Amino acid sequence: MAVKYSRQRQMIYNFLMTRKDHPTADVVYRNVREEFPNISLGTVYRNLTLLADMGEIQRLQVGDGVDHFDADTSKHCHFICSNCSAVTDMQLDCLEELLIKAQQTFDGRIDRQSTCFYGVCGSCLDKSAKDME
Amino acid sequence: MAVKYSRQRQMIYNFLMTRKDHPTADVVYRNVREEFPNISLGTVYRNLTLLADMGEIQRLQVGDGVDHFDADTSKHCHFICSNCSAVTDMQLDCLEELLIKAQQTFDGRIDRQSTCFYGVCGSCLDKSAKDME
DNA sequence: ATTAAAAATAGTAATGATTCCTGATTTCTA
DNA sequence: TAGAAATCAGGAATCATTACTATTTTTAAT
Repeated sequence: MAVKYSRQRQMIYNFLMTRKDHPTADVVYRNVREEFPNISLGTVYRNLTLLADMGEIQRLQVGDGVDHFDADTSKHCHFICSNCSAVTDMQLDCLEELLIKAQQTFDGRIDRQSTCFYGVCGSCLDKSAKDME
Repeated sequence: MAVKYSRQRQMIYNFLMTRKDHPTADVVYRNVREEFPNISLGTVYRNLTLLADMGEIQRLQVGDGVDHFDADTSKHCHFICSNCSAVTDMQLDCLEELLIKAQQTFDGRIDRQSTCFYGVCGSCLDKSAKDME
């Protein structure tokens, strides 16, 4: 089961590289379909899964019941706005430290870590402040 | 829409209190049904959601596509074994600190935080070591 | 205790994200 | 350039969860 090139996969990956908003499979599908009108949703799912397994992209499960995908594979965490549902990146320099601390008091092997923050994002706070006026 | 007592909800909550393994709705259903043979799965879901909304229990989304439920509502994080899928508690004293650090460089309001560690748990490591012999 | 409105239930249908299946097409090695 | 292997499109199937509805429970006021 060697991986062969496919135009569809290339397109999916290219699209994901242009986005910083962690789109879902369905969003990828709808966008890629504009240039590739008869790509199927199954193909999008299969390739996103394949790319994630190869470590080319990251699959995010932020707790909204839908998978999100991220071309940025570096270690970082995410913020999910309870109001607008946007998923944004958060850089925290102490993630590595957290992993080390966790490993110290745990007798299994820790491979990776995932942290999400939940709340209301800046722009939603601004909007609701404006509505108050 | 005042909340009224129900035997079913009481049972679901009681069951959840006896467990530390973060069962799914289906596991709750199968267990509660032993004493309450014709409770319906919908009732289990509705009450788990209600209890979570009231803050009596915690709903966990650890990234396996299924919701888990926890009667322990204190701030703690979780470890998910990639081998046996068990979800276990992890106590980390620096979670509060992490939240404060995150808030410092973020312009929205952070309400809560969720951290999961992934890897192979102690007992699965032991088992695979034994299989090697 | 009785009653009646409000809430909850059981059972089932519907939804929505994701995976699986199949025959046709594409990729790539020899 | 041929043929094996991988991938595809399209659609069906799956699985967790939610929605719907007629019936039963709860509870507060009589």
